[in-house]
Amino acid sequence: MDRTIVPESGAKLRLVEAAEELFAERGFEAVSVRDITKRAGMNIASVNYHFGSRDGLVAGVMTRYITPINEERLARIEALERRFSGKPVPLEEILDAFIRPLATQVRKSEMSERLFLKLVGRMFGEQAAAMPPVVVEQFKVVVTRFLKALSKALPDLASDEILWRMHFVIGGLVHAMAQDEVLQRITQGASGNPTVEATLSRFSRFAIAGLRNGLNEEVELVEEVEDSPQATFNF
Amino acid sequence: MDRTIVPESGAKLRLVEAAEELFAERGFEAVSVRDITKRAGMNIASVNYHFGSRDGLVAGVMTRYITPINEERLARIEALERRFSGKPVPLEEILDAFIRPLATQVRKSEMSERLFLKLVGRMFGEQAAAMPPVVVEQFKVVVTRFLKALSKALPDLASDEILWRMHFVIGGLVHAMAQDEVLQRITQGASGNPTVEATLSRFSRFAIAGLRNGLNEEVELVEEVEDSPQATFNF
DNA sequence: GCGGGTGTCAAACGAACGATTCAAGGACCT
DNA sequence: AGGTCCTTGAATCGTTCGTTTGACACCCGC
Repeated sequence: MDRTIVPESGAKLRLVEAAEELFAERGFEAVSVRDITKRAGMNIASVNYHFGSRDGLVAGVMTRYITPINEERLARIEALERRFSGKPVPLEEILDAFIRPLATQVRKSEMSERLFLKLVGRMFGEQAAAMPPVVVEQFKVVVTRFLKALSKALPDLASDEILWRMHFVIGGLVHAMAQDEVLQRITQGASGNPTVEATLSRFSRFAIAGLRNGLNEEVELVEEVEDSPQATFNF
Repeated sequence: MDRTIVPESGAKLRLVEAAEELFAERGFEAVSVRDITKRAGMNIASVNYHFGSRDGLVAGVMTRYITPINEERLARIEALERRFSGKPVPLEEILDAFIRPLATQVRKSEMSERLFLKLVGRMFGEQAAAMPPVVVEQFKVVVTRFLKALSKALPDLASDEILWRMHFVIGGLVHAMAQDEVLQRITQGASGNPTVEATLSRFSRFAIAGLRNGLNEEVELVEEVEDSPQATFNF
């Protein structure tokens, strides 16, 4: 039995792909292993055989999607820091390095863009607590790295104020991705469905303005934290 | 049997309050009617007797919380429009009228601030589809009203661009409210737990900047929609 | 060609769920 | 005191859930 999280054998892959589609359509909690195995054309027992449990399959789905996104984020931010060699990286570039990997990954997916966005959005809306340890650890690295870059790009902001704003940014991102019926209604008819990249770049403009131009906190409340430590949030 | 949604009799009230606490702690889908009736000290059948079904109770919880928030929003925006009598209402005032009712309502609640924020956040993260028709209708009114005010305050923005940005704003708001473990970690130790109002005003500064200063969309893509119609999103 | 992993299958398990039933209370009015 | 309506109680319904079982087929190295 092969308990690796990211699947390689054909059977595991079929299960993960069926689960992805169903999770995206209905949400993590509304899909049973019977639904998944039925769509995959496999036996009910196959989930427990290949993944140990339903939760194991959920972890497999999450890992398969989030890992490459975070790897690309790290690669991009490192490339930027090399390019600017010690100088602060512009805010636009940092945010782009954080957001664009979502669009990159969606192109590699077999699922439609709509499903992908819904899936990733749901992961954080519903399942932030159930995230596999491997992925949580990876997020910590990403957050630490980006926080440091943002602190240099926004030297007038206290680092916990930056964390707050990144938190708001992530919320808007997740919300926009998860609730696509709403998005469809917003852009109804006119100019067809927005592409993922159009949505993300639209969001980038909004987020950059919020990050940069939001007034800083009143001075008397700013208590400079020594080293804003392993404050971590997923996504 | 009394099938009004917002409870008045003692038994209904006790059920709704128990449900609120549990939903806030664990999420809507993770709480059974047995959990609720056990905490309320009532019989299992009481939920079905008083609310018709579990979904009826969920609707009751939502209605009880969202209705007064939206009523206060409408009252505030109407007061603003009277005060500015035809002239555009400043963006800060509009956003304040939208966000502050959350803080007002939390003070009326018997629950702790933390639970309240989690509850309201979860309503939209998990249950946007299950929202009672009464509440959905109320949201339509709110959105229409605020969109009109925002269009006057931001005359350079196409109205569907405003809708997009409000969508992002709502996402950040919901995310910030729902994921309070993260917030706690962000503000760890230093200066104690943030109050609801501090969080909301911090968020306001961020959102105002994003709404106002985000660059407008490239001109060739802006296709002015005739009357941005019943585009609606909850919250 | 034969034994031991490897994978799939139908079937069933126990637990938990929302909902229902029906009898028994209890308040209130006549 | 009797009758009616509203509310609760314990018990149980039928479903669905994730998981487990044990039999059966397959393949491959010896």
